[in-house]
Amino acid sequence: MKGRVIVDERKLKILAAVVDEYVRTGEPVGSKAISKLDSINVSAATIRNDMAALEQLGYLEQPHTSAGRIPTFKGYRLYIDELMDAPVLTDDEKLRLDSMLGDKDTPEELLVQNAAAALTELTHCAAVVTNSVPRFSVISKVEVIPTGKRLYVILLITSSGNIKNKACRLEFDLNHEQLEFFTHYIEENLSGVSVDELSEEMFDKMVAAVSAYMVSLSPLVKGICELSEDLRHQELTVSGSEKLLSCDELDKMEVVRFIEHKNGLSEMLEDTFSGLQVKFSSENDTFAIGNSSLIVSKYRKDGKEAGSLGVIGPMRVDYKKIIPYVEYLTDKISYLMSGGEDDTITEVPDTDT
Amino acid sequence: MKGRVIVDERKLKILAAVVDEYVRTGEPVGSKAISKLDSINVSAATIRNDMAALEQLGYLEQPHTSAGRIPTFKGYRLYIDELMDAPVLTDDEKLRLDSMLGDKDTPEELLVQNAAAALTELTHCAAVVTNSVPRFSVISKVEVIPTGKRLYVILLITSSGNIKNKACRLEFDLNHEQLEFFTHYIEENLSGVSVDELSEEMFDKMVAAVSAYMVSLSPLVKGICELSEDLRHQELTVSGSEKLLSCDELDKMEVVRFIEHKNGLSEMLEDTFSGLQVKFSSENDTFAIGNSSLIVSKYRKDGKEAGSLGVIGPMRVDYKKIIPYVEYLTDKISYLMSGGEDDTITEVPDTDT
DNA sequence: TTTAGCACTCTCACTCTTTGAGTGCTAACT
DNA sequence: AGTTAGCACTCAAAGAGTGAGAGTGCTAAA
Repeated sequence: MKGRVIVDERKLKILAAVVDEYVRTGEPVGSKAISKLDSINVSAATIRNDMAALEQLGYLEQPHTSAGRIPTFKGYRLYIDELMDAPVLTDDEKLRLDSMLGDKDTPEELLVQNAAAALTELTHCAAVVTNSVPRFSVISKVEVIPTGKRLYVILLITSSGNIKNKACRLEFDLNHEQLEFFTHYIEENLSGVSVDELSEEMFDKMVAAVSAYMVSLSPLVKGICELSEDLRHQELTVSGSEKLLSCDELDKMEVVRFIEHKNGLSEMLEDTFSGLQVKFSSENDTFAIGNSSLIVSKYRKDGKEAGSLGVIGPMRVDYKKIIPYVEYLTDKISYLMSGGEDDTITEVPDTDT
Repeated sequence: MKGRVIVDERKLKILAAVVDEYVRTGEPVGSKAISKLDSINVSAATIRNDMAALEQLGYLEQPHTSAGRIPTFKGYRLYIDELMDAPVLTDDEKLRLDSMLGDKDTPEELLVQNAAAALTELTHCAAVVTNSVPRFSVISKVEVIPTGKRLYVILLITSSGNIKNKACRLEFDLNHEQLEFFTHYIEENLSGVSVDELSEEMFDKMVAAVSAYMVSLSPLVKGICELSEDLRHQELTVSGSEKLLSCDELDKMEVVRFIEHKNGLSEMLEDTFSGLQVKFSSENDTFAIGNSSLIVSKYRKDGKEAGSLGVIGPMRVDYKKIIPYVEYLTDKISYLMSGGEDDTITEVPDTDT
């Protein structure tokens, strides 16, 4: 306790240097290595003192006494939020990403798939994509189509273009009038309702109302209810998860469990606000893989959130490289999905120079 | 080269014993272990000689000189095809499987799901199920539903209950008459056509015919074409694939890649004839996981092939146990799906004693 | 043809040692 | 005060040596 530990300018510089070095080499970094860097010109001994202070503050840790230091998640957090110099993609890189992504004519689904593939290739990490049904999309059409004796297909379509179907068997056949009544009733009650508003209780009420007219209609309502649940459930795809197995800083068993169940991922993605975010498993105990980080951003369609795109990797990952990638890709996807009119980025399309 | 190597009765017995022991213990098995078995009563030295011969013939191999022998895939092949004594399920086992499977009232889809779940649980391997669209199923309905300006949803339904949909954007809106014409034309040309008969050329012709009436209809035909391709593509579900990750004889990377892409599986399943089959990845280089084996059989509905059910595991797997399971389950599924009238098994349903 | 015996091989687990990187502390220096 | 050089210390990783154990191939006898 000799003198309070202060995070002066130099200590921060050293922290940043440690993170950079550790990310680069993967080895714990010692005072000597730091002292050799151009950006720092104090002796190793001084750095040792500062590093000890940074360790006491919880930004660094030692795997064992005679090893160098590695950043803690707290250290990474500070680095990412404050210390890291904002990097800019070169035009070459942008062109490369553009070519991997596709253009205006690429179907939206393929667009995000391509983005995920690009990310796994460029970062050697797993990519995660959610194709979330926008909260604001509404039911635009419900159809019930007879397809056989007592067999019906329910079709549910949203304003954002999602289509779900489901076969449904009834106890009796419906005559034209009954079918008419039902579809009319459903259209009246559901069309224009936002996906977010759909709830169990709502369907319970509808079952009651419909049953009053004809009991055997209730399976249809239940079918629609199930479809709407499907709809609310955001689709989540992880690609390139095999990359995680070759990261030795991740626990293989945990990775395996994650690949199986995607534990905690959707939770982690859910409470994401619109900008780019970096989250560490250590800060969020629902996520299954220890020592991992998630770099994620949302893409928009016509200005509204339409899904997320991100990278899952070990905490030791090249943030300087990955963050611009994710940012650029989500911006570009937003741009392409909106037919080239996303307000947040106006300068992206021109890749002259 | 002193004397030709002959596969006499005893050598086969020894091979079988080696396989059994290896499957049981997972360790390379030596001459001494074999000589101790009741079924074999010659000395270890004799067994050593025979094992050397079996190795020369390619049925066994040594991980290293001072270790015991393990079967090669050729050894397993011989074992499974010729040596293994046909085991019979006990009534207890049958009852257990029956209870896991379901009964006549269980929906078909659930039936195969249950079977897969039962297999993963009992064998600790992954289970694979194909819910193949039966070759003989026919298009029962095609609908085109307008859902927005220039936006249509195509719905394709088969006699076996498969439903596919797809959104389709046209250059112009269709009026009632045009839509009528189109659906009528399609229904006329497709309904009743078996899934197997659908072909590119057929759709090419239809595009031509439809275009003569109205050029901008062709995207719809193309959409239907794509849907029908989807349809022909058998649905393939692998469940319990996480089990494969805990098999240390399998390469984790290969397993993960397989889980993501199911490489080579459908090819491997496709050239399957009706009885139970065991295939090794070593005999089929399209399949992604080395040292694995696939034990698969087809189930039938009303006497016609309706899908496959099987187990994917390491080559070292308890064939004596798994084969009867798969056989019993496929037979039982066939029986249940056919309403208790599949000719190939008449005695299954009675589980008295 | 089978068996017993024996020398040989090779892996695995264990221990001991060395090496080298990196530290913390102290004392001198600015 | 803060910074630096020097030094003793710690610890993991890598290598070398050892002994046990399992299993083999070969030879010679039954």
